[in-house]
Amino acid sequence: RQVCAYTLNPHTSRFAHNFRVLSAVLFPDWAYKPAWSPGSRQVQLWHFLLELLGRGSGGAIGWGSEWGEFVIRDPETLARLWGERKGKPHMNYDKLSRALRYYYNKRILHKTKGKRFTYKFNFSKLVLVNYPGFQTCHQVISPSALHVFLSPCVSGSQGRTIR
DNA sequence: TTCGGAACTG
DNA sequence: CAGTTCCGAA
Repeated sequence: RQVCAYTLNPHTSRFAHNFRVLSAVLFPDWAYKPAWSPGSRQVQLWHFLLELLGRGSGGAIGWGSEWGEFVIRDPETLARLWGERKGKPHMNYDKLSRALRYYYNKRILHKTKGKRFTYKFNFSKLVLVNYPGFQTCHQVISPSALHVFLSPCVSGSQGRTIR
């Protein structure tokens, strides 16, 4: 039972485009079936969001100015995509946003007040919430193997810099 | 536009 | 359990 935490150089990782210093958490396959793999687990909304965000900007959703912040540029298109993934043809932004609001209590997301259609991931909590009791290890792996998650670099950070 | 209760679903 | 559906209130 082990999960790895890394700190990586932004210039080496494709997930890193917008940010300065990142730490990433890699989940082994047995612990986590990614949304994009033909796995058993039902796809979760934040999987889906991260998947689209990972595809880069230009779509219905993109990263915002702050760490973990994202902006929904086209709410109804995002809802349609989400509906397709879940087999819910009547999905719309009203319903999708309700699901996002449930993430507030779970400490996965919060709203960026004042900015329209803008939310923010609580990346550090994301790990703890969904994978309680995870242990960190400090192996070196290639950045290409990171089909992963990002979390902000905590002060006194653990993990290795990958170059 | 954003919020959160309430009932409901696989 | 992670949403979906519906909706009144701010």
